[in-house]
Amino acid sequence: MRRPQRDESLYHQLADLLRGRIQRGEYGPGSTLPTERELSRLHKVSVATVRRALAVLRGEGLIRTARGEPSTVRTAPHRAEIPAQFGSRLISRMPSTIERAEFGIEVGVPLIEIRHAGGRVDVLAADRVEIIWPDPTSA
Amino acid sequence: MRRPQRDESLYHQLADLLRGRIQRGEYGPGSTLPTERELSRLHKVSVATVRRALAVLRGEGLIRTARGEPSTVRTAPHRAEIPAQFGSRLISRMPSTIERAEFGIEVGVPLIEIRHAGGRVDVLAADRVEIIWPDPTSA
DNA sequence: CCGGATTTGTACGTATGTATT
DNA sequence: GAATACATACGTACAAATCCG
Repeated sequence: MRRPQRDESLYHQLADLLRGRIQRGEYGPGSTLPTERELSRLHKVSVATVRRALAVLRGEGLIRTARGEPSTVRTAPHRAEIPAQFGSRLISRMPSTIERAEFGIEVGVPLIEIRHAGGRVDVLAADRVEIIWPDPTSA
Repeated sequence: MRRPQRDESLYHQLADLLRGRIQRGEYGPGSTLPTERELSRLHKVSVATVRRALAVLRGEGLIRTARGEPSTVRTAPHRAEIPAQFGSRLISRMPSTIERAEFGIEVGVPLIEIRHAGGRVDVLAADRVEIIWPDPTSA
């Protein structure tokens, strides 16, 4: 990697580099990244710096890391098309650790809250849905 | 803090504790948290562990941290009510570091992409908007 | 306005734990 | 069981931004 300061931080530089490779498909969906030790050796930064870079990508929902297994590029799950209903309101925010466990949301994935007119609230993992608004005149 | 292992990790325990205090209003919106050194001393964990706990809360959009200033509880910004339009599609995901800079999105805040029927794409910071579907029958 | 003190950010290292292969 | 790989936890040193007298 490059210089210690005055530029961007090392871990951001490394995160940018890896993000680019993922987005260009050089690390395709489902494929494994080099191990932390290998990335450390390849880019001449400490393992701690590699981990910070990976944490950035994990927070962006781009990779998945787990104990004992190499980090992998996340495959975009199929998005269910959810038709919105009249009178409903939608907000999106990051879930807490507890909400992630409760609703089965992965790291780096936002939460979508839909408050319906009747008072019911739907909570959805944002990476599994696409909210659509069908045009009634086309029916 | 409690035990080193076999329970939840120290930094998660500390994050849970601080999140509770924020949600109960003991640390109100805009107020400053104790410094990292203070939290370290108070909870008998290393500063590194405190920093990991704060990183969790930052990722959830609950606090804001910056060099030279104490960490603060984020105040929920006003949400503009955005009326949805027929034929549009909405997804939410985490922005990359680059997108955060480009669209002025803070850390821990998702991005909302609205693809309109005409082809135009709106990109919004999720913490500033609420998407509404007005009931046409009520007009 | 200056300079020191304070506070968070970056970078590295070491040791150990735990899950997977 | 052994080897591999990521996770946790502690520590050190220095940089950079802010705060305050």
